[in-house]
Amino acid sequence: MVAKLPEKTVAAWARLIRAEQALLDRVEADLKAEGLPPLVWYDVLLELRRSAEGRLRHRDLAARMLLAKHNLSRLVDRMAADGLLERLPVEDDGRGAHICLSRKGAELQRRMWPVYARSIARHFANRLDDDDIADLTRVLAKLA
Amino acid sequence: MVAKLPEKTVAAWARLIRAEQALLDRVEADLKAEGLPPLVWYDVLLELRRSAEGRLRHRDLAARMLLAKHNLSRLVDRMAADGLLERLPVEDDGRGAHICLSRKGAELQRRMWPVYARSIARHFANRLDDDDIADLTRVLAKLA
DNA sequence: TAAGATTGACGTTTCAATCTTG
DNA sequence: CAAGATTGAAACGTCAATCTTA
Repeated sequence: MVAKLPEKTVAAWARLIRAEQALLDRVEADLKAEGLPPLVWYDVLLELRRSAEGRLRHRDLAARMLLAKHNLSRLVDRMAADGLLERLPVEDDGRGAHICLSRKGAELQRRMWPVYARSIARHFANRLDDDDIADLTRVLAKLA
Repeated sequence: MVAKLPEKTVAAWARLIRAEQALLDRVEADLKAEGLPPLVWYDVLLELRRSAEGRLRHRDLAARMLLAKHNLSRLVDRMAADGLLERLPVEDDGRGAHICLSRKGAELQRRMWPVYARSIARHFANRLDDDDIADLTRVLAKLA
């Protein structure tokens, strides 16, 4: 059986993909223009910062990230090599690893946020009013 | 100056990114489960199929794609190696290349669509009503 | 000189295989 | 055996440099 999709639905789908790709591209470009690392690095730093003790287990970090990466180990490697993170063993689970935010990592997060926020404002928030935000939120919630 | 973004706006932004990532992941997974190539291949095949003569110049193809890739040459290489496309010189512009859909490429597009459509239905269309689609379309249009 | 496209070098992602502990 | 995480090999994407023609 071939699904019969209304033209409008397919158009909305295409628009969603295209819009989101464009948004991400613009934000990445803004970060790069300021000499900052990519968005996925911010994603890691922010989730660690938000967490109770500035650290998360590998799997928990993966679950919270906006841009879920299939293989976090490599990303963590690079960020650790830059001194932004540290890996520590988990006390009562010898398999696990805690990813810990370093002082330098926290500082980078603070430095990135204004640029990221300005970018969200310019490409997203400034183009929408409160009703738009409400509608968008409602619709996206149904897709979760 | 630090942009002051309302909490709701940031939440909507995060939701948008997360929802779209999840949607793409699910669709890719559905394609793969049927032994089909990734979505970006479909993107190429569809745009060629839609075009007047089953062919487009490199730059025109790039402009129409949903998942705009920075370097199409490599992608076209792989698809051509699979016999799905052919490259032909452009008559009156020695610089250009026409990317031409082969019979095999057209056949793959036809084979992929039902799977893709079912995937869009399952993860997107079936969860939304007409008002949702209309609202989403309206909001996304403002971001273009 | 600029536009259209390809290439080389490099970095990143992905998948499956692996290793270790529960 | 399952869960958590890392690793090797290969596929893929990216950027800058290049080549060719307008």
